[in-house]
Amino acid sequence: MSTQDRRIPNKLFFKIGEVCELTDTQPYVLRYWESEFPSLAPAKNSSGQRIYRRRDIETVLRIKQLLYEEGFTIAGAKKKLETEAAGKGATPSSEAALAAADGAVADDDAAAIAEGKPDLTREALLEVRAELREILTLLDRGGKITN
Amino acid sequence: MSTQDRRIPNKLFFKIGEVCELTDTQPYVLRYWESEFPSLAPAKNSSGQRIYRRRDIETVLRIKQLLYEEGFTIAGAKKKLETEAAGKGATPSSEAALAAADGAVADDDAAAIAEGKPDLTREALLEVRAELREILTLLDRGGKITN
DNA sequence: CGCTACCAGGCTGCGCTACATCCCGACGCG
DNA sequence: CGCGTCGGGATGTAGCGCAGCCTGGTAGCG
Repeated sequence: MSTQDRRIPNKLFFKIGEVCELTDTQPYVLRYWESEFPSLAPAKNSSGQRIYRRRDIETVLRIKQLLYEEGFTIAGAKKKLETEAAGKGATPSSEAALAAADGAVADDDAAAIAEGKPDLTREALLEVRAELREILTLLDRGGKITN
Repeated sequence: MSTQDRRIPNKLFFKIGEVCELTDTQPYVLRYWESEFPSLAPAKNSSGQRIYRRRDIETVLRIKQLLYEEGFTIAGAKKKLETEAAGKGATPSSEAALAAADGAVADDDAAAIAEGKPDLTREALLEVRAELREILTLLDRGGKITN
């Protein structure tokens, strides 16, 4: 368990181009999916640029899997995503995913704090800190989000 | 359990028109699906007419569910059907279906034999008998299949 | 200067749907 | 028993509508 590190860099925010590289998609596809999947809703900064977080990237990967590997239509994938999100705790052995809560280690100084044996409590703290930072940055519309 | 009686009459063979009424589909759709799904392969009698059996109707219903309710593409539904058929015994709690073996009570004299408490052994025997009859009829190309 | 946003339109293939044509089996009739 | 008729089925080809992606144009931002 611990951090899901499927080649997703240790950053908190991603621009659309980065997400495209990570997920091997095209920007217009991501924008199209965003218009079709309510659960894919990246935040936007003051200038309107999309700000993807890790869970958005997970969502993109899941959508891609549903569409291209499992062979769902957009409508079917949307429904499936919804029921998956709804039945979190119900249907104990649903499909595969919904693995666990995601731990998100932040950046450099976070790693500095996190020296020593990997402790679950410490990881949780780091994650909370990262989430707070996210919220801060989102609130601070004047502040630059340059990763 | 016992016989799955989802409004499927107690017959062994069905013509395409009957299947269409039972499953609320169109003949050309059934023929099209047949060209796309290897697992939907009804036998044909001497004059080339399709002879659907109960399991074919089950397959039709499953395909319909996958396409129209769950939102799969044809390719996705095909893949799903294959993995479902393959993993019969693996993946203990897969989706819903693959309920059990289907008991197939045949026709009048069969019902006459099957008097008394519903016995699994008797049901199995009846099914075997029905299957044998099926094979006989398919082999006997001269004999009419008039249901 | 590159990356991004947004909009409008175009394009391709999936999944039917609609003919056209032929064949077969069931039924009544003499 | 053969015969005509008639409805259902088989096959093939062609067309249609839309989901889902792709392109181009214009503009803003860093």
